[in-house]
Amino acid sequence: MLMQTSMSAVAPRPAPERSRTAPARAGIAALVDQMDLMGARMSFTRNAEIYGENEPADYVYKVVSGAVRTYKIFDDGRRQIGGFYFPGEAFGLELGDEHEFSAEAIDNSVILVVKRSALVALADRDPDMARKLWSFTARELQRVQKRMLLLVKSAEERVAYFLLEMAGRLQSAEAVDLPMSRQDIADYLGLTIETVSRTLTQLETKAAIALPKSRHVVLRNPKALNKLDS
Amino acid sequence: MLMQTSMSAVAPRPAPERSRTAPARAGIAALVDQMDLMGARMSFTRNAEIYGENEPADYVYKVVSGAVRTYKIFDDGRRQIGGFYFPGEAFGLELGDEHEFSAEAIDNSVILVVKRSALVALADRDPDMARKLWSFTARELQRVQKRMLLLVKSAEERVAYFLLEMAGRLQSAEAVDLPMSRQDIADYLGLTIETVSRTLTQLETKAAIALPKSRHVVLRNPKALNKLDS
DNA sequence: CGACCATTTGATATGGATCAAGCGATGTGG
DNA sequence: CCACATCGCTTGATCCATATCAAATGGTCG
Repeated sequence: MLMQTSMSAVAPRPAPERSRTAPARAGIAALVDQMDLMGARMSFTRNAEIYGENEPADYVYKVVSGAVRTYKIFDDGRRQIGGFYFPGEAFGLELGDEHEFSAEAIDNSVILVVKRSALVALADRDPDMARKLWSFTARELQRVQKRMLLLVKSAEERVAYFLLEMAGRLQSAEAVDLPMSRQDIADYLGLTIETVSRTLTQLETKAAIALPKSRHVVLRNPKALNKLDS
Repeated sequence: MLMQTSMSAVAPRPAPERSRTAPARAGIAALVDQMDLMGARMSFTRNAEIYGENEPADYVYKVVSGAVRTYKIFDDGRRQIGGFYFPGEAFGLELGDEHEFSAEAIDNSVILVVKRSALVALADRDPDMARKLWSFTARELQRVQKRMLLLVKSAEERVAYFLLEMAGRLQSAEAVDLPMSRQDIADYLGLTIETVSRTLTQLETKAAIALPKSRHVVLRNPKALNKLDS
């Protein structure tokens, strides 16, 4: 069953509140603005499951506040994070009938939920909506491709890339407040927490970043980070 | 300019030849069958460039015969392969205006070429075509996600997965004739040629495969390979 | 037959994993 | 309000899988 175990409160009434999203990043906003018109809000507490791998993919989700991770657990117990999702971003849209990953709230989060069938039906009548669905998947593909390229690089490059990606997506140029743990970062980048931690202190030593608190990263020299990325 | 440097012969006349593709793997066939109706054929010699990274993505391609690799070269000279494409499979469809990867013929190949604008225009009138474009990208996403998961596993697991993937896509259950070099495989899996070679001999020792010729792999014990994958 | 290129095999080096403490912040019960 | 338990993070020591460097072998084509 969908999310009955872990959700903590529901407000099934739509309550529009449109036009809040910046005109920038038009692509993502496109699908997601449409969703505002049709969705129901739900709240999830920290670490609550939003959906599980192989569950029917009947809904599409948008983060209103908080943060979300998708992930897979391997036989050997290791976990790989599929992606992080932040306010304004959508997740959980599948072409097939089942979710490919599980999804959890990283923090207490408010999530907008829309029936996938509603979007797909709309796409049959409206070429613009059809293009939005395609765009969403294409963007997801780009992100995963970029990360695939990353997974063959050094730990330092991976962590530098991660910080820049987060800074970009959390729209914070100077400093980032990371909502996720070191373990989450490690499982995202295919490293161990020890290596992530060591690499961060290493970047601090190089004066590329500062770490006043473990989850508050000041980007002291973004250019140096960028060069590591390439 | 598009492919004028390296193509060796052109046959711009469509020449339909439909309904050759098996009814299986309907998803891929869908977009690709449509393409048969509209495309022009071109021939590429071994290692010829089909398109380059950042070139305008005005065309979509389908392999008629031969094999194709897409790839990126990093600053440090290393190469990562984005994907391999075999007869009946399409590649090069982008949402944005530029190709994200370069594409080369692995072998002498015949490629069907279709204007992207034709497909996109068709999608505006035909929801079915719109869904095909989306499906194509969604399938590509699934493949890359699977490979992303792979890149954090051991060399043995990666090579085992590779062999099974190739066996599946080249529709050969018993044995595979690999069109690509060890270097191609290495750059696909994020390994070195030495590690790929060693891992193959290791699998041979374990009696999981046989290697009568370096590019002809007999899958002696697919279950053992599968267990490695997971 | 000889040259060249792809592949295998061998010896060594190394980046990141693993194993193991220590430390600092946060929260809880007395 | 403080002592202590817990959890997340950092740091240290060692190990190991894969990279790197180097050479031998095999296969292909002129």
